[in-house]
Amino acid sequence: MADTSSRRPRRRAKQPTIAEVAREAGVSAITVSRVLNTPESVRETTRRRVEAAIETVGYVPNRLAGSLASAQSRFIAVIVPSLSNIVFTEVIQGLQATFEARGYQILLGNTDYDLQREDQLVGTFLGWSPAALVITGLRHSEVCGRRLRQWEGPIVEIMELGTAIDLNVGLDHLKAGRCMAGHLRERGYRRVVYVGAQMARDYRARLRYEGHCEVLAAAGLEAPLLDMDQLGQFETGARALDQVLATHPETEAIHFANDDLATGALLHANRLGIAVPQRIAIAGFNGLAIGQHVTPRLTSIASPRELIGRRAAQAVLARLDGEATVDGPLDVGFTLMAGEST
Amino acid sequence: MADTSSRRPRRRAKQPTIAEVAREAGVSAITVSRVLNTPESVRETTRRRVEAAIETVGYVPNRLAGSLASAQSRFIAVIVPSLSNIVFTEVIQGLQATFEARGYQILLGNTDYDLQREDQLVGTFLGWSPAALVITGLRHSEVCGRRLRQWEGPIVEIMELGTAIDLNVGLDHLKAGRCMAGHLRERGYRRVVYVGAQMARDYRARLRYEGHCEVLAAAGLEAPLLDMDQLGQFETGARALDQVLATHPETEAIHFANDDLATGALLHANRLGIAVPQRIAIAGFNGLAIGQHVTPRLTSIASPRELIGRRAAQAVLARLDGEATVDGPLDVGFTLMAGEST
DNA sequence: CGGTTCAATGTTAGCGCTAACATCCATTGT
DNA sequence: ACAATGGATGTTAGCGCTAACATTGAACCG
Repeated sequence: MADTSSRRPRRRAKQPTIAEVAREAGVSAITVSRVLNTPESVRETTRRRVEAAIETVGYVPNRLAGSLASAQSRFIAVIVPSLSNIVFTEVIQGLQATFEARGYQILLGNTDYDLQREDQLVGTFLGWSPAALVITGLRHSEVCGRRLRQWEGPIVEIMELGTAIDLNVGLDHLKAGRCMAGHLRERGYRRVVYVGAQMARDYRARLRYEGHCEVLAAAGLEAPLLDMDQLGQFETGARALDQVLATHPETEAIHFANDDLATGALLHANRLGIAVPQRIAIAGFNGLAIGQHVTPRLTSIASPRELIGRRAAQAVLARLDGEATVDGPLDVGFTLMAGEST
Repeated sequence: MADTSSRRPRRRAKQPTIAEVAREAGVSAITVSRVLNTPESVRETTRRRVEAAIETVGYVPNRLAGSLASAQSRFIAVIVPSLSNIVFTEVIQGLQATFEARGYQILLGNTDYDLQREDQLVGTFLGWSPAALVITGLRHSEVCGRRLRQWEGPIVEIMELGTAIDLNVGLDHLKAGRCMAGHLRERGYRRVVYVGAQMARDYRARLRYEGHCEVLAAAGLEAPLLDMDQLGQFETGARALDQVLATHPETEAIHFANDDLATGALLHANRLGIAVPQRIAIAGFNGLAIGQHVTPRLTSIASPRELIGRRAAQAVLARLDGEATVDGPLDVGFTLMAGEST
C-alpha cells in the first residue's frame, strides 16, 4: 500500500513562507517572526540579516496564519445600515483614517436597516476574529444582542446614546429633535409638519420626531407627521413639499428628518417660486455642506459625523492598548445652524 | 523535569470549535465541515443532526482557520483613493451589494491618492489572501504593479479603461472630456475655462482635460486651465467662479472637473444674481443627483458609478466561479445630460 | 453470491504562523 | 572561581480548519 506518511503535496507553490526567509537568513522561523512583530527583541545585526532575507525572497507575511496562531487580528468589523447615505460614509471616513493610521483594516458590512441582516453580518464577522466591532445603533435583534454580549472584544455602538453593550459614541437624537422644534417655536412658527422618509426603519429619525412632538405639545400645538415611503433623497423632499402644500396649505414650517429631504424641498421651492421662509420655512438635520450653499441657507442641526468615527476609533484603540477607557456613553453633541430658511 | 508533552494550555476558552459540534452530533469534524461548506454531500439525517448540534453549542465557524486551511478566503480587498468623494462610495455600494449577496465581505482601503500608500495597502491586503482585489485606476507605483502582476487572484482595475493587469471596468475619460467640450462648442461657447481641483493627483480629471483641449484646439480655440488647490467641494467651486470672473471676465463657459465644483459655482452664481447660462455657462462631470435639483439644471456627464461597482463584482464572481470572463476592458459608458446651465 | 461501484463518512496531515517554554552563553556579583 | 542573571535565539506544539486519501457498507450486477 501507499506509504501514508508521504501523501499530499498540499502547499500551492505560492508566496514564500517564513521558513524560506529563515533559511535564507540562517536563523529559525521564530526569529523572523520576532523581527516582524517585536523587532526590539532581536539583536540589531540579526535583524538586519533577516530584513535583507525578507527583501530577497520577497516575503509577504500570511496574516491569516498569524492571526490564527495569535488569536488576534488587525481588522475592525464595521456595520452600518446604509452606504447610500452620506452620513455613514462620513463616519466610515473618520473610522478609516484613525484605524488605518494604526495599522488596522476595516471590514465593511451593510445591513440596509435590516436587523436580521445585521445579525447575520455579526455572525460572519465574529468568525473573522476581528480586533473590535463597530456597529450602528443600540437596537439589535435579540439573538444578535446575545451574541454581541458574549463576545469578549471591544464593541462600540455609534450614532446614538443610551444603554450600550460596551462602548458608546453618539449624540442625543431626542434632544436634537427638541432643539430644532424649539428653534422653530422661537421663530414663531405654529403650524409645523415633521417629514420623514421610511421612518419605520429609521428609528433615530423617530426619536427626533418624538423630541419635536414634546416641544410642540408643550406649546399646545399639534405635530402632524408625513412619512414618505421613498428613500430620503432630494426628489423625495421635493415631493413631500408638494404634498404638504396640497394637503396642509396652512403649514408654516416643515421640519425634515434630514438635510437631503430638506434641500430637495428647498430647491424645489426655489424652482416653483415659493418664498422660503416667508411662505414656508424649511429645516433639516445633519448639517450637510450643501445646506450652506443653497439660498436661503438651510437651517439644520450639524451632527459631527466624522468626529463620531474618530472618537469611536479612539475609544477602541485605547481599549486595545489596555488604557483606561471612558465609562458610559460619549456624547459628541450637535450644533444648531440657523440659516435663513427658517 | 517537566514533561514536555504537556506544556501549554493554549486554547483561550473562547468560542466552541468544530470539534465540540462534532462530539455533540456524534460525527467527525470533517462531516461538520461538509455540512457547512458542501451540504449536498452529507446525508439529510446527518445534516440535520449536525445543524442541531451547531445550534445547541452556539458554534461560529472560525474563518481564519478555514481560510488558512483551504487557502481561500471570502473577502474582497477594495482600494479606493478617497472616501470623501461620493463617487467612490457609490462604487463601493455597487460592489458591496453584489459581493455581499454572494457571501463575500469587503475589506476597505483608502489611499488618499497616494501611490505609496496604495503600495503599502496592496501589501497588507495580499497578506490576508483575499479572494480578489478591486483597485481604482490603472496607474500604480512600479513596485506595486509588480506585486499585483505576481499575484494569482483576480484583480479588477476600475474607473478608467486601458491596458489592465487583469480585469478592467470603467469608462473613457478622454472621450468624456471630448464629449463635454463638444457639447459646449455646439452651444456656441468659444471662451471656455476648464476648472479642476488638485489635478496633480487626480489624473482622470487630467485625462478629461486632455479631451477637452483636443476639441478646443481643433476649433482653433485656447483651453485655459484653472487648477484649484483645495478639495473638489462646493466651496471650491464657488471660489473658482469668483476667480474666473475676476481674472478672465470674458469667459463664456466653465467646464468643471466634477459636479461638486460645478454645483458650488452654480449655487454661488444664483446667490450673486449672475445669470447661468446667459452670463456664464456651467458644466460638470459625474451626473450627481444634486445637479438635477438646482436651477438651472446642471449640464453634466453621468458616470454609472454603482454600475461600475456591480460590473466589477460580477466580473470577479464569474472568474471565481470559473466561468469564461470578458476579454479586455469593459466599457460602462457615460451619458451626456444636457441641463439648462449651458 | 462474490465482486464492483459509489455515496457517505472517517483518518491523517498539514495550512503558515506564534505562544510557551527551553537552551545557550556572555555578564555580573560575591 | 562559580553560581546567578538575563538577553538572544531555538524547539515544540498547537491555533481551528479542510484537502487528500481511506474506509465502510449498501446497492447493484452478471
